Amino acid sequence: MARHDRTRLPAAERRRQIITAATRLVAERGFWGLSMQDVAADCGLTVPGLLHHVGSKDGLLIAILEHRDAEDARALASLLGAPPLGVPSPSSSPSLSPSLSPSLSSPSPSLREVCAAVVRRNASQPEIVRLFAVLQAESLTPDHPAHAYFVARQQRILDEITALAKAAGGPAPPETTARRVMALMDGVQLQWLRSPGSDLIQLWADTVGDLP
Amino acid sequence: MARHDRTRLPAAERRRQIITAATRLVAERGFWGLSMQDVAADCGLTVPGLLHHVGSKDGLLIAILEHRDAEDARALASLLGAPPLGVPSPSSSPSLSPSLSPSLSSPSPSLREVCAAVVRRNASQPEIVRLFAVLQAESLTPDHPAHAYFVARQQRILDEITALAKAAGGPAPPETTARRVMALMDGVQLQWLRSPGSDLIQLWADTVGDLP
DNA sequence: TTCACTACTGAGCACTTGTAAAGTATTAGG
DNA sequence: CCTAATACTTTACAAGTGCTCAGTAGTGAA
Repeated sequence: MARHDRTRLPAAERRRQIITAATRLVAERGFWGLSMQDVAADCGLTVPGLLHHVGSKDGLLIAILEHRDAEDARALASLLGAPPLGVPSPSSSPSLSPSLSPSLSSPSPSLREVCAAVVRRNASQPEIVRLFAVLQAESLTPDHPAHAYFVARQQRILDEITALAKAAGGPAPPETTARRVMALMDGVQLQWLRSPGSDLIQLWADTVGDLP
Repeated sequence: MARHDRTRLPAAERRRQIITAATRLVAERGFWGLSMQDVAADCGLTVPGLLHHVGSKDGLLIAILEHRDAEDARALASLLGAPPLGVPSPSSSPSLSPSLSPSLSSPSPSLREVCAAVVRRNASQPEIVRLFAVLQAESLTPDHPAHAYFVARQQRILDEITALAKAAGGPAPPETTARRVMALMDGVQLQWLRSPGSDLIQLWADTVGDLP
């Protein structure tokens, strides 16, 4: 792989490019199926060139997930900061962790609204949703480099939805509602990703039924 | 890999052993992450020895899925044949395809009963559930050898649940109920697989709420 | 006992994997 | 212009990939 059209990029920019490419590839093949060579080729550099930026294959995965977390936090900010119409955070991946109740005076959005917003956002980025779907399943085994990450993530999301459900108040206990919402979300997204023509927003609206 | 304790097995038996081992490994690493060498080692033979039985890596995957289909059909038979307490078919994998209405005189079980039975069975075989969870996500990309299989499977399951829902009758349209049930099932199973101590049966009972 | 059959091995192919070491070319700051 | 930092390449490696081919050893039937 001789590169003579050497385009030298500043580290930050190259890193962003790498993460974008790697995200797409991991979504397609999973982490075990990911090859550094493919990522490098996609970025127009050699494999050691790639390793110069991410250190190792595990390092690359960590970079991807950290980038996602940052993106989610950003998206959350605009979700909570703006009136309930801002761009929300990814679904199978919403990091609603930052303080929820001490909001900036705007009335905290309802569970239904948050879900709708998350769904709306995810509908626009199937690649990311697929990334999380694949990684989430792959990381079920404890020796996967992202195992701990996804265990923590599941707990975090459940806690977040539980808080929302508690605020909303409903017949079922909030923890139960949380489990149900999360399960529905993940399940519907899988169905969506597998039927090419389908519309996630419509699918969710149909399926969700009576949320509190 | 010198094998001097050559234990020669009849083809059927060896094949069964291979499929069992491969099932476990695919559940752990996915299909992309599966190595023929690992499977061979697990069975106490060499890689060409393994290939003698399954032909190729893709052939191995096909064998796994076909074996699962057969198992599911068998389980379905006893589910429908016996009073609603027989051993049912796997959840993320229930092949309820054979004629459902022309049953053998026994009253066809309700949707709720079928779900409960499926859940009961899956609770006893987390390895299988994980296999399907991993493969289902991995095969989202169209060039995965099991892609078509899982597309067809999703449609089949949706149709089957729809039929059950139609019989049960409820407020929502049967197709919607089907999507919801399938999504819930897949989602709850993911949660279950990720929390080591949890009990799937309990989890399902809590989460499912008001099925028709 | 012989013979066809078949489960299986050993060696090896052409290739890809992730990673290390060392060097080169480009850029930024003084 | 010079120098330090750094983005990147070349080369290499040891191991692993799925798979083929040619052979060997055990088995059941004639």
